[in-house]
Amino acid sequence: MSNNNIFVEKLRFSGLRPTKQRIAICKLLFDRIDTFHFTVNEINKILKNNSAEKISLATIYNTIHAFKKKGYLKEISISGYKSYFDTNVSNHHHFFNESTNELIDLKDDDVGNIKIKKTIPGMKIKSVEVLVKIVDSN
Amino acid sequence: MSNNNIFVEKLRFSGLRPTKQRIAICKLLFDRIDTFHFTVNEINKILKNNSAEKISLATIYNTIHAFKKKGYLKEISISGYKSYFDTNVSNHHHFFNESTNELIDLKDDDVGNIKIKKTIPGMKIKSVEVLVKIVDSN
DNA sequence: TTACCTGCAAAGAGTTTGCAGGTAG
DNA sequence: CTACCTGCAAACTCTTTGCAGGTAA
Repeated sequence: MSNNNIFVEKLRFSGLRPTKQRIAICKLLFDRIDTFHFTVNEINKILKNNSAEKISLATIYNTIHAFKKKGYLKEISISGYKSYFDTNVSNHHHFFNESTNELIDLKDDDVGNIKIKKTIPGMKIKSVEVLVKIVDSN
Repeated sequence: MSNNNIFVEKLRFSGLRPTKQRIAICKLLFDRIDTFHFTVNEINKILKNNSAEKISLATIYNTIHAFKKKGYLKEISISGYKSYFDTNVSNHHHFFNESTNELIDLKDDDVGNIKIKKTIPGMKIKSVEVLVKIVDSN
């Protein structure tokens, strides 16, 4: 409960009204030490179980997109038709466990420095993302 | 026309019957020098215009998946809900032009060697993919 | 009070599936 | 003849949108 104020501030600071739905989503996403990776479907299920009141899917999408636009979430490129989000918005890379569909952060140190030697006139690099797909070794 | 035999052989060799639909798709995908990047929707449009007879979307999906399973196509990880495929199945990386939704191959030489220093017990690395997102530089 | 937010339902995009009819071998 | 393939339509998954009613400031 004492943490709610932090999220109220955060939302207000971002020009977003601190509604109870958004506060609930903030608590789920940001009230934790470790990075959190999720799909909208996953947090929808969690919120359905955790909360007294259900939050509509549309509101969850709205909120996630608002947070992404504010830079509080990062969307991750993975093959398939699901969007994965990451509460770690710093520049970093990922393992994707194909056996469990789970994402794992790679620290920048875990991946050697990457030099992109090719350039395209009129274009600039926006991001460099490494996705390491892993599977059971048996 | 003279090329058709190559594709008939290729299909037969893979245990796939060389139907006219599959041969038409082969010609579109593989009868070219450069790598070809596409979505199912894109080749559906091309095939609709090029061919006298239309090939059903379901057949295109079937065929693309069969080709992928045989190792003739590679699926590429890009954020969003569309699947991109690549006729270049070798180990290589990509630029993704966010202004045009276009994929561009990066040769292995274009990207410095990548060392993944983290390991996870019981898991092995299946692939390492670098996606460099680019945008107009203005 | 007013601008913004929520929830529902419908619609949209991409993909998969079931099945009847067609075709290669 | 038989196993496999195609095409259609329906179904499914994920996401977006329109709009009426609700809420923060």
